[in-house]
Amino acid sequence: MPPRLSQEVRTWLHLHRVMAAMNKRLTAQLASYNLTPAQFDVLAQLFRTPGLVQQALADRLLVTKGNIVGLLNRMEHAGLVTRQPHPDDGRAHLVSLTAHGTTLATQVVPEHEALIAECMAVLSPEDGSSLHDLLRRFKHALRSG
Amino acid sequence: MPPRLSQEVRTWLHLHRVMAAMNKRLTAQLASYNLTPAQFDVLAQLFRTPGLVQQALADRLLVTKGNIVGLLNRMEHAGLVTRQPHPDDGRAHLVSLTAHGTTLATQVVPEHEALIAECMAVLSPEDGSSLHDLLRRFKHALRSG
DNA sequence: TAAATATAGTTTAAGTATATACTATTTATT
DNA sequence: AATAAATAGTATATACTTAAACTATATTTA
Repeated sequence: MPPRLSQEVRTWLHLHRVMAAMNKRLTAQLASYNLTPAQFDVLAQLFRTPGLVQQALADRLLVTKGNIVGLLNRMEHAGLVTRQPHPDDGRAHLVSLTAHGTTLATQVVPEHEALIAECMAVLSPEDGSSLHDLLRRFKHALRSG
Repeated sequence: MPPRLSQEVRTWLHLHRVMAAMNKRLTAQLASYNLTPAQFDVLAQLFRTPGLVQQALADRLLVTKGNIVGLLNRMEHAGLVTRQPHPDDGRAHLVSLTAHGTTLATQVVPEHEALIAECMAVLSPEDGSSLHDLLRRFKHALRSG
């Protein structure tokens, strides 16, 4: 008989299950636009903060710059983004959405956010606020500790 | 100027950051045992519930059976698990930990759980309990809705 | 029983992700 | 200014992950 898991481990497992359940729905929604979750993240980030360099994009998405390379190659090939030489730094490339990428983002970003809100709405407004505050404090505490 | 993100989206982003921060620490700990997070999940699952068939392993870890194949190939090669023919079902394989796998699990599973508890301890006990309950209810509600 | 259906495991193709080493350029030191 | 150190992007090797098609075995059903 395996011993009962601690509350901490069960919290960690709940976190995984919640993420998995939401990611499943969000991924299905994005697939109808031929977007993967990783590509959506790039699209949404460039939509909110245009004109980023690849390293800045990597930092904001919590991935490595090497990861960004392949992602942008595929998105460039799909006509969603372009790379332009940085005017002041010969090493860097400015990444921008194409017209097609912007049009797509205008449609898919709000739908994505709406689906997130719909998932969160299974909790009462009070529980939703409590969860938000707890996770925000948790995140900050992890960053310090 | 991008509009301020909704509370729901910010909650979702907090969830990602918390997972990322914890996964970073947990991954580093596992790396000192030459284990990837995915391989640890298999190891811990077989440690807690021995004698699973590959599909059952996939179900419990929320991954596809195809994923399990390559994972077990690598872990078999590393001497951590073995596959035996199922006595009653000619299609299936029972997966078991080797002696080496069991020894490793005995050491690494408690350390892993301790690190999870240590991360959670940045929250007060009351906040930890609140988070546990909220996530548990969230998980159940997502499953129904 | 024979045929249809379902299931367990494998393979393949595509995408995601990291660490590491490498090139080119920029910034800091001396 | 010349050198050293740091940084941006790329390439490579390895691993993880899925969806889909496939093989072999079990189960259902007609």
